[in-house]
Amino acid sequence: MAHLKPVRGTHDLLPEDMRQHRAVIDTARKIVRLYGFEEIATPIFESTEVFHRTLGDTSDVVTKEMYSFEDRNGDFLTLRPENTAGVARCFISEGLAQKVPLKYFYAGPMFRRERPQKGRLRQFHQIGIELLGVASPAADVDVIAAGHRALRSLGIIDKTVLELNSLGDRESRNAYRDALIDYFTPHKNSLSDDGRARLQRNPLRILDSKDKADRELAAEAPVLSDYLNEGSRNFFRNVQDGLMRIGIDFKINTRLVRGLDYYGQTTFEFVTDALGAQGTVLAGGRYDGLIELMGGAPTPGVGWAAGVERLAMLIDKYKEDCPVFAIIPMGQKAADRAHMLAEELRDDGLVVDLAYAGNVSRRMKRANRIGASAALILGDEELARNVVQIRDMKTGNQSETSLDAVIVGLNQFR
RNA sequence: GUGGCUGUAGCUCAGUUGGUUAGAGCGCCUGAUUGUGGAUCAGGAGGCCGUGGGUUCAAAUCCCAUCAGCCACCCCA
Repeated sequence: MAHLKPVRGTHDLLPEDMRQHRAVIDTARKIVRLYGFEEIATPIFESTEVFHRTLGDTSDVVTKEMYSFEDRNGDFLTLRPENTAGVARCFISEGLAQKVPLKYFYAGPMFRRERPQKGRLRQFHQIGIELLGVASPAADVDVIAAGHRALRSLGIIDKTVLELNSLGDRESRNAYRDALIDYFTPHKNSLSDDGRARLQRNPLRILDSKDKADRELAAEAPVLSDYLNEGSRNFFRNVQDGLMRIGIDFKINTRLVRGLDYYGQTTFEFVTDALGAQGTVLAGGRYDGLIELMGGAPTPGVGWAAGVERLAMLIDKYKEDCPVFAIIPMGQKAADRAHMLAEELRDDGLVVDLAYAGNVSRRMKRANRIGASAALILGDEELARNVVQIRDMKTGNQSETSLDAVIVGLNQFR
């Protein structure tokens, strides 16, 4: 067992990391609650087909990034690479069609077998929201607004740009797809290997290729917005108007094509340039056909997901705001009494760290290290007089307080 | 999955054309201070030099493989 290291692409979240992590999740949960979203949790693994049928057989996530395994009874299971499919499955399983519209928030680990990089892990964490059962563009606007406000509340909205696009409805998308194939096929031999493969599988993806030749060709390619039918065009117009009405800036990016097949109509991404190649921080869109595709009643949906690790790298250092108190007993009798005192203070909701061992100097050091606001020094000598020393760790001022009135004495630190 | 860069103490990093006992700063521990933290001073602990093989009298140093991290691609949160 020498050289134990975490599995490639996974990592431990120590308290310092976890504070950042939790700040992201707690803030987002609180903000989306303002929009009526409530937290749910779906299982971390699902039947493989839940993802196969929904994400698209050609998407990278399905073709090469899934952690799949065979259960002992022969079932094929997969660690979830994202959570929208799981929520959709839950919607069907639990018969929730009766209860639309539904607004859900989730937070938890996701798994993709990619080559790790900063901001790209094999086990990572996402938060996200899904709004099910509302076909109106008002839902898109509300969902985007919730994401926007969450980023604002995290203090990073200025580091991001909202990019917006419409893929149109299925009819528009198919028409555009055909137009792209017609356009690229004569130039087939000028495309990169990758571009050629995309032409077969998903021509839309050629548009955001980074290959130089592909880009040059793509620059002249038909534009998606020209192929939107009237309904799709109006829908997109309404989303844009809605965003402008509530003061949310965005940039149209006609090349914004989501990687998962279930998206249609609105797609959006909050991107940052502060994270290198992994610039997408919160992204989503509309997926009206998904639940029907999975065998449920036709149900429209919009949502987004955000990467917790990526957000955690962008936010300011989160500071714990509740004060910590250290109790420093000296002597056996005092130690016993200190334990009681600690429990009394905890009854009152205070965070109390009890020094277990070492001389006073060591215990004071520890109190200092954990960032205690005050140290309560209780030796046998104090105990005999029924008092405790309260030392303000910031100023060094120390005063004596009756053991019966400690809580009053600590009020100044709360 | 492809290409490039990098792996030396808990952390950040030195380490000469291969040469004998591998260093520094920070952190940690002990003491100055047997009941008082931060500052200062003195001392101390801590290394399979990522791992495995090879070349050599001799490898942290050169070669090969492998693993991991980072960067770019791919893709995506």
